[in-house]
Amino acid sequence: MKTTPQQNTITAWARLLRTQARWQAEVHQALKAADLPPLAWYDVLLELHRVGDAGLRQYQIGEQTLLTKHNLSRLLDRLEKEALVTRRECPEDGRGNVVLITAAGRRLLKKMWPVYGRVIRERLENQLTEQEIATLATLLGKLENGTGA
Amino acid sequence: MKTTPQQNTITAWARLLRTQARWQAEVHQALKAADLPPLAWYDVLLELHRVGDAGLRQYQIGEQTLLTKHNLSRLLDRLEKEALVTRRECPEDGRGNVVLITAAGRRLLKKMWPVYGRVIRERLENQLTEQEIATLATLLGKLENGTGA
DNA sequence: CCTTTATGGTTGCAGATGCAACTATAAAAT
DNA sequence: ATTTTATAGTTGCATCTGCAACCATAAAGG
Repeated sequence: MKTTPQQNTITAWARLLRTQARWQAEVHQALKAADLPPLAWYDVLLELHRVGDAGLRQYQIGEQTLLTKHNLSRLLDRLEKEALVTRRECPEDGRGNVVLITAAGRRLLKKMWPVYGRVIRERLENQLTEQEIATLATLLGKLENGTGA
Repeated sequence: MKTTPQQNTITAWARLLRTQARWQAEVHQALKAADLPPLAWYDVLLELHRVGDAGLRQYQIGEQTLLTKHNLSRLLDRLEKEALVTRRECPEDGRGNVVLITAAGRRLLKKMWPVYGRVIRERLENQLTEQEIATLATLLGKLENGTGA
């Protein structure tokens, strides 16, 4: 049994990690320069925005954003303190709660998006052709799910 | 002026972030399950291993690994405490120091690699063909450098 | 030279993260 | 119905990260 990955595989892996690290740093820097909160806030708010008035259970947000539950719990504390989301008791499940985005949360999303989107365009659209981006999206799509195969 | 990225771009972006987050989590989990230190240790030790006896200045390690200097400073404290690296005074620059990997550091690298490599193979080689991996590596290569264009 | 400015690195403190333990409710088992 | 087990979420503690302030040396400017 082969025990080590091909060279090409290692290169692809390393580049993906590196690219993402750099992107993330750049987004954070851009957001901070614009006096806006970090990316994680955006991710959570965006998920909540997508589902609208239905809201989401915390564990559902966790699945989407890959945040662990304790981490998410405290992130929501901060968001709630800023009145960007509200936690409401869940009628079907006495343990849980339903999280909703507020109008202020939507306003923040709207304020963050141009800054975020600008980095995305600079990093992706300025470096690759449309065709290449499509290919990249397809390949990454194949990698996305968990155990796969 | 167009202000928002294409849909394809957003998809590619989101997938890259997501893929990387999942991979990273999986590697950490695998390492932890094998009672090994986190990925950042590997990254630093690998850079030091590559340059051999020449060693690296801290700021050079920082450039490679994208770690900030204070963060790196303390990571090296931990590595040094475990005798995986040594800091030696720099002859050319009285402020800085040169960091070298020790034999124990090399041993640790060797112990971590199978665990790490296994995840890489599972996530990449099991999901994509060789050709696809090569394409992915090429595309990511174009994205790798900073301001580019 | 002596002063100013930049750079390499460390440290204190605050905020964030991971982990394990805990509470509370729901679902399953007997 | 009562007990067991699993799930949703929170909290305390230790670790880690980011930021700003700091020290030391090097390079630049007068």
